[in-house]
Amino acid sequence: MLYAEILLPVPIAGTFTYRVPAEMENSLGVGHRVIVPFGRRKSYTGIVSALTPLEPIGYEVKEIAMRIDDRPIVRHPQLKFWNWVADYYLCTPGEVYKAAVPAGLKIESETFISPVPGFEEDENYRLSTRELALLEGLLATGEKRVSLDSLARKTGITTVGPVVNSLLARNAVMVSENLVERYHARKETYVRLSAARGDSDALHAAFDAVKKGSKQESALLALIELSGFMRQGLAELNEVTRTALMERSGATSTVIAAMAKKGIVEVYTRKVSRFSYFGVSGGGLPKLTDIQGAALDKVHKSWLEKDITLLHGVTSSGKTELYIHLIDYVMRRGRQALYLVPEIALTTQLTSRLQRVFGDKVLIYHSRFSDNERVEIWNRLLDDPSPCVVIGARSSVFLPFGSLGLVIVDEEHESAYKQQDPAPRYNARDAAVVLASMHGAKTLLGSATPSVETFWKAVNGRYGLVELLERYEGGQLPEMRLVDMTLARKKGEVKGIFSDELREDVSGALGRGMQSILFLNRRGYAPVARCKMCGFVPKCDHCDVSLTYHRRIDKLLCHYCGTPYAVPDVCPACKEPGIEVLGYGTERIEEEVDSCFPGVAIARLDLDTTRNKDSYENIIEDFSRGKSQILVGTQMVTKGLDFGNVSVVGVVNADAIINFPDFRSAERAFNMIEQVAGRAGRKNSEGKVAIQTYSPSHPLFRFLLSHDYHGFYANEIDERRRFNYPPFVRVIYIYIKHKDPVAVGSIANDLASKLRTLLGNRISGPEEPTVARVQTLYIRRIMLKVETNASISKVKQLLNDVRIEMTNAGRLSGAIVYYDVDPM
DNA sequence: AGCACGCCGACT
DNA sequence: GTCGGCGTGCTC
Repeated sequence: MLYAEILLPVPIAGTFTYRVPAEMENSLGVGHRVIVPFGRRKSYTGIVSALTPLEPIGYEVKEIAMRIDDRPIVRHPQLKFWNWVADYYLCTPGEVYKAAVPAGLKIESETFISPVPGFEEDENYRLSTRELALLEGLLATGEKRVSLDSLARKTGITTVGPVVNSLLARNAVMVSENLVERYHARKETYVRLSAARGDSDALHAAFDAVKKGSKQESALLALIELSGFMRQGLAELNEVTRTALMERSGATSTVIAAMAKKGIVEVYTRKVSRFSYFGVSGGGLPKLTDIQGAALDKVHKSWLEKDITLLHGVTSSGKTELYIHLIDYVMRRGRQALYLVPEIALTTQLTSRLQRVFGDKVLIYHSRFSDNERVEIWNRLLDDPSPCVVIGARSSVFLPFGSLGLVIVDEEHESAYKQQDPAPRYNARDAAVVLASMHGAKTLLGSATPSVETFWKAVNGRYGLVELLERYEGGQLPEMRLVDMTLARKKGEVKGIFSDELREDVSGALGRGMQSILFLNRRGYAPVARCKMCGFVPKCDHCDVSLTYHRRIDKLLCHYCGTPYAVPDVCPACKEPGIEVLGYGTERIEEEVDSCFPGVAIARLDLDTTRNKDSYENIIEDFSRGKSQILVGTQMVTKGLDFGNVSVVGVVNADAIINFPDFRSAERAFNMIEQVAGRAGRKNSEGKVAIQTYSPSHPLFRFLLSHDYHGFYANEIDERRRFNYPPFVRVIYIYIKHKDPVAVGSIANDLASKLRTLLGNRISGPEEPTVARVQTLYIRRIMLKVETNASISKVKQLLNDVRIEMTNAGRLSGAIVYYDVDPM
């Protein structure tokens, strides 16, 4: 007898053991997808993680229901990699599996319910109201079978389970489990002539069958033309899509269907790939400048000694060209490359650059892609071992690479690499380094503002270091200027949120036909509403935050849970009509810029303007083509975008970036301001950056004004050492959430003191996070600092033990506890 | 994560 | 007395 350990997409530690049916014994292997029954009625897609002849004891073993494909969908080091992620980030392998594999590959069962025909109520045994309601709801649909979910929604009965069970017992309904395949290949409809080529009789017959001057006739003519039916020397007919035929001939699909009915044409469908760039051929490599060439050599040299190298290159130093050369290098050696970018947004500009060189060997993988598209990338990597380069957001570290030769992590300092919620809360940059080592691949981390952790490792010889500190073709770094807002205000040189200085910069740029970027890391119109009579501030019902006013929809929005609220006419507290809005968000900046510079085209780039699939691309495209002159935006505008014509960058409110209460705030502020500044004066023109602040003496500005990354780093690493923060320790946050504000405190205190007895002063807190309640749950946070060389498995063991001890004592009742390793 | 069970307050 | 809330425990 053979048994299989099956990994399931559920947050339960460990795997589940199933019996392998005899007929599967020889064909089932590690990495195969299987369908297994789980729980009373569900079925899940699991992954075989091991095979064993040992019969498990203590429970009844279920059998694998089916094997889905005849080859594994998970390749060799992948399961090992998943386990590493689960171990390091303190979550279950099931959670990693869930995040790693596109939903289209995880078939789940759905429960369907159907009425038993001819069922009649027993005289002596009436159905309850709920049973009747459910049965009537079911019959009312008129469907043969209805999914349990949709029935629950229709009838408004929340807990359908027991009702269904009692109806089942009365033989009033039947239930069935159906596997729902979510992946659908794209199908294209084609049309071809029924007549064989050269069969002129058949062709004449076809023309006889259509009326002169009819739509059918023009469709026939168009089909002959498009397919190349009469063309000499064409080995095979062109395939003609129905869409193309309809466009060319003006015929509708009904016309074509009628022709098919007459037997003139045949309509057929075929699965087609979703890769829109299929068949694009590659071009030559970009030319490198001497400086870039030298840096490329240094990277290769560095890799002789260290598998991981940091490329510290200032903004606009031409890192991308270097990356392209390195990708070419590994692909020529028959291996694959992974090019990680922090934001899907960045892929647009990058994709076309890479496609010009690598053609259809460029694959893109990120969350804006439909699940179907992601399944196709996954399958392509499984079935086609030829070299390729994947450009992707963080989840692409989970793709089934066969032979990875190179991982590039661009903008490695970006916090977008860290997944916040749900688990696995992994950092794709660090995971990628591990993945690369499992493949024996090289890693290149690139940034203009490397994270303190990474730079420290480079300085200490753990990573190689290559620096590219000059801009491409002798471009100058932009001139940075502080605008002292306190002073400016005193002199009456501030209107609204803009100092005269910044406004003059922008208007100067407009005069020279140049563009400007204004950066503010707050979306919406105004971040606070308040009653001017009594000072009341409307807050979210579910979260501990003030509401942001959004003018376009004229609503107050909670930025934590998304709940919209109407703007109250009168203050809910004092009943006076005194509600006003305070502060500035991007929406308001846009409005203010508009009134300062009437007639100038302004674009806004933030979460609210980029909801739709292509809106991001459109805004960027318009701005880079000069259709808009001023770009207002949040963080989104800071990220590695390449514009040639921007001469002014305004940091509207630097204080909001600097005053952030955690150990990374200085680093975050330096990176953000330096990155957005880097958008100015790219090609040959010099750029100007104006930073508006009320605290111009803040030490950070000293480094920013001179673009002094090394100075900033030296200062910051001292602070980190002094206060015992990363990279000198590893930080793990322990979160406790509870709907009761009192219970959350006492549970967190209990947990912290238990941990303190075991870990001593490595534990601090619990503390209330800045936003202490989100989505009706109160939050506490305990900080654990462990030595960087400590074994994560020991820490894990310890945390688990304490958790089990507290659970058993009933002390964690109603609480949600989770961990965040290496928080950002 | 689902799902069922079992215990409580709020209505017919 | 039933209905529906949610806390608790289990899933190979």
